Amino acid sequence: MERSQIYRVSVADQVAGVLRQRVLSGELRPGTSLQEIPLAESLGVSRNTMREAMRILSLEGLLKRSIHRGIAVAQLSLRDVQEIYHVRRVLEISALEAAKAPAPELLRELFAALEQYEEAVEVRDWISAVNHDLHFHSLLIRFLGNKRLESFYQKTIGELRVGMVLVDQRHDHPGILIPVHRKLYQLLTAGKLKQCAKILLQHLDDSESRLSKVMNDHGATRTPESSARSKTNGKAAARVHD
Amino acid sequence: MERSQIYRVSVADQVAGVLRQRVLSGELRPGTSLQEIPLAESLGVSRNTMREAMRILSLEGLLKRSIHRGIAVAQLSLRDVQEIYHVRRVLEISALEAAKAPAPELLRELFAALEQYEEAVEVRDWISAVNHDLHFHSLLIRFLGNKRLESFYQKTIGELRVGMVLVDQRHDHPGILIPVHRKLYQLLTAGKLKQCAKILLQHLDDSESRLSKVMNDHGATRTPESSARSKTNGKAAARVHD
DNA sequence: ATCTGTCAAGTGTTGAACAATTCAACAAAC
DNA sequence: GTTTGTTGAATTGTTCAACACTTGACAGAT
Repeated sequence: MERSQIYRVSVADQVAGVLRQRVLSGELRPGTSLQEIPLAESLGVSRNTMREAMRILSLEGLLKRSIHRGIAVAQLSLRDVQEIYHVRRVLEISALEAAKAPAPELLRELFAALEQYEEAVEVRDWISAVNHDLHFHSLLIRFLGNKRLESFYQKTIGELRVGMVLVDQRHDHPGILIPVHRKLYQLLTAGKLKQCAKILLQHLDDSESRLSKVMNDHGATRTPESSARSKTNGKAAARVHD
Repeated sequence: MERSQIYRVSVADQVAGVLRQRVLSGELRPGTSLQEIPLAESLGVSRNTMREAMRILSLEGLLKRSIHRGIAVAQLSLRDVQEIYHVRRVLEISALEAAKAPAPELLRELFAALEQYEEAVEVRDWISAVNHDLHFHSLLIRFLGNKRLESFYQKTIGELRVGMVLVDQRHDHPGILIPVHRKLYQLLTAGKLKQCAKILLQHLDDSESRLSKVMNDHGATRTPESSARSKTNGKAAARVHD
């Protein structure tokens, strides 16, 4: 019998999925505060279910909850960006080291991602371009063959994506990153892992400083804490759990 | 000015903390199924709050939820152990590479952990010994100075600890690992990172194969999936309950 | 024995309530 | 005018009770 693909997901999980998509797509921008009752009603679920969904996303790092003050879409600080790129360096380089005997299937997927990336840039669909860019890197991680590392990487990339919706088309030009990825793919298939790692590190450093720069220009006046204001000191107000 | 941090944690978080402790301490053994209503009543909270707590722990990987079938304490498969030690290798080695200029404060803590480890072994308090052992390794991770990597490491170690409650005092002898850790500390303070990394890798491989061996002897046939399957396995699951 | 329908138990979800906390606006005091 | 209570609406945290839906086990029929 075909018992393969019967997915029974709870409503809470589905709601979490919807919200996750909205956050990652930029429909819900960082700092946006989400109220339980209106959101629950708009999706036709009960408040408890919505709370479960929000709990999921806050544990994923996409939402930040501060007690009795509400839930908001996470905002990245420069320190967060540093950390996330640190994570990327550690994991992606480790992945390259595990790619001595790359699975041909994975290489094909990498190539496909590369092509879709280029196509998206050509059509100037930059949201899609960024997606395929990140997908390319996610595929690298698969060389590790480790579910835990993969899902941690995905979660981290998710946080990064939230921050990147601020960058969007006006400030950045994803097209210029095409040659780098092509080179990475080429070196990878040629087995020149050492050199590949070098290029990859450069690429990551480049991306990080680019994003940091944009964030500095863009959000100069608004600190991550600004949404929850307290008259005496805005800093201590950042008491956050989850 | 110096106010001690005011901790405002939700009840759900506290309940999650209690359950986490029970799981990590081995009071709740892997495979034990947890029922919402009795547990909620025993802790004096509502069912919804208990569900939130369980959601937290299942996202942490300590509990495993299968829809409409209940929640049980996670069980590690051999594959899980492989993955977890893979994670440890990647992170701990990366941490060592970041320890070129080790913070003296961290070195002191490492030394303290080492001492407490030895004391615990001397008193034959092996649960405490394992804790200090793992704490020693957690301190290594702090060299990375990366909150995300640290919490991911902690989460992973947590899963491992759940599996280790099966090993416990009868099958293993933590004492013999003291010299390795002392050597690690010594090489680290001497700045011989290359050699330190080598020893660390050996140590991790050793621990992994030791745990795998014990799991093979101990739990022979059980895979994590099997508990939710058919009648025959249902018996095996029941055996774990007592 | 195998199969099938029934049934109790447990989880998933809902809706409504109440308690606790925050925040802003306003009043009172210096 | 600034600071310091005080009030009150709004929102979140938590509880409670109900119902729908699955599941696993059991009893009776084949």
